[in-house]
Amino acid sequence: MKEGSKDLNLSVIKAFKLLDVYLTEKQEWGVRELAKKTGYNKTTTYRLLSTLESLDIVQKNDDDKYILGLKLFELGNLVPVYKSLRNYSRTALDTIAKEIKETVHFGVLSNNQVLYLNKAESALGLKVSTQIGSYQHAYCTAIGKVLLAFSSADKISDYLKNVKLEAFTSNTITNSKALLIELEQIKERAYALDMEELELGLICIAIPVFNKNKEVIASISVAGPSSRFKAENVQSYLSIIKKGAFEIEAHLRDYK
Amino acid sequence: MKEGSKDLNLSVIKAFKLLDVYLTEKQEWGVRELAKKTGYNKTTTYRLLSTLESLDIVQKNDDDKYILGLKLFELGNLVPVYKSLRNYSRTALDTIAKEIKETVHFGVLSNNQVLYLNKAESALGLKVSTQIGSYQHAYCTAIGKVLLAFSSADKISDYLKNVKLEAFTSNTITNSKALLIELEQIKERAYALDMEELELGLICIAIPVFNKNKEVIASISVAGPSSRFKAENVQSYLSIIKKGAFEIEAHLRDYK
DNA sequence: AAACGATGTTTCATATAATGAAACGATTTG
DNA sequence: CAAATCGTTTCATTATATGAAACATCGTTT
Repeated sequence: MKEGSKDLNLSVIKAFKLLDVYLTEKQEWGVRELAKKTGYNKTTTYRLLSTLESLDIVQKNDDDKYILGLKLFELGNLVPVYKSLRNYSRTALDTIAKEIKETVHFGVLSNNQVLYLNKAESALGLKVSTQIGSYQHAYCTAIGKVLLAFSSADKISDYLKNVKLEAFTSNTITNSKALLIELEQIKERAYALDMEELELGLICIAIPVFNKNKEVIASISVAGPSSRFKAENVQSYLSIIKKGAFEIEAHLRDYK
Repeated sequence: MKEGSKDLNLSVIKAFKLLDVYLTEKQEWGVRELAKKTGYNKTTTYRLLSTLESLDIVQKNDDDKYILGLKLFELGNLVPVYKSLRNYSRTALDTIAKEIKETVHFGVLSNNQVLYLNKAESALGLKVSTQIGSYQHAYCTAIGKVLLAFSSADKISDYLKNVKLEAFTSNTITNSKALLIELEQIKERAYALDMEELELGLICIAIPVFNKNKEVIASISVAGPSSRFKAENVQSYLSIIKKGAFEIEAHLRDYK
């Protein structure tokens, strides 16, 4: 198969398309389920799964379902991209989560989306829970709005050109001009709120993390249910989150 | 290619063998370097890398070297194996690392080796640093000796049958009988020490983590340079590590 | 400045491996 | 108990993967 002028390897593409199915919420898949989901022949699917199993990329459990295997865990941990951001954010996120008692996320803008690099979950049963390594919309999350607000004008206009502002709730900002105004305000006060823009009942507050050149390298957010949120807590939350951000910044002054 | 009675997909195997090269310490590889390392033709290697790049499995940096890419980070974070062990160990490891000021590891026995599931590194410059997702010998590390000590007799004898006890330092236990005696002692006192068995200058202390059926599900270890180690600190270290272990056990009572 | 060595990349003929329909056995469902 | 669904195997056919040769680029050496 050709991409641009390049021939690519179709079998390898098929194997990874099988793995892509695991990006959905379902963790275990049978042979024919995967074949149906991907449109591949069940014999081809079976053979690819056997190959991936022999490589520890997937493993088969007791009822003949395949799950992602330990070799991916090993390779996933070796990915150097954003590694120092992930490593140096860990302790600060835990501290923030413990003090505020809500889930804390740490993320960057990647491919016009928020990429979650790290998190510390709330110890409470009812909490926001996301998947590290996964992507989320930027325009309707506090973490994403912070990352956009501190982006260059070029970057923002590229974003608006390429991303459709769909509504998720009646609070979602879907008008470009309104979003630009919102981003200017966020830049000015140096924090963002998501008051049920992505999901009803979900509140989020986020601030930027800078390197020594005052460039935003990531964002920290705290997210929880609206039932636990009180407007008068915003200032004290900001104070706690900022402490965490300073701690991360201390390690990442030279981060580009 | 046949394995047992199964035909496997050679192209997919080649693609993953390329990725296996990244398990070494070198993080970025050129086309011909990888071809040489794997023994594959440089054209084949080039084509496989292009395919992997199109899938975000690898990415090319500015000087035409390939590094592991974000899709592996995403897939790696979705691996369900040992996920609750990884999630629930995080805070406790950070606390132990902060109090003892040395690197803390959390691991299990997998394929007759220690698999590092989590870690919290010492804040000091001179520290033990390992790679999460990587494997280490069990017979000459504290974490591994704990995991072996609390394994069944069958498991231990299978281990000794299949693993060659090579010496890494003059302190490495290479005699099966001596190792068995050592494991009995570890089981009795419920902790292990590695006094420069794996590497000169490296000291390690580890304890087991149990589920509610008193089965060992993981081990926690603290590792540091011998220059910072004092025998009189063992008891206070154990006390701190045990607190962390109890915290983890509280979440994992039902872990099988 | 030219030659050399090393790199990544492209082309195209050939051989190999990937593919998938048909069939099978086992298990689950109605 | 029959039907439906699953994972798995076989083997003929076809499509794709392969790799040698060649090219362009860049850095190094003379």
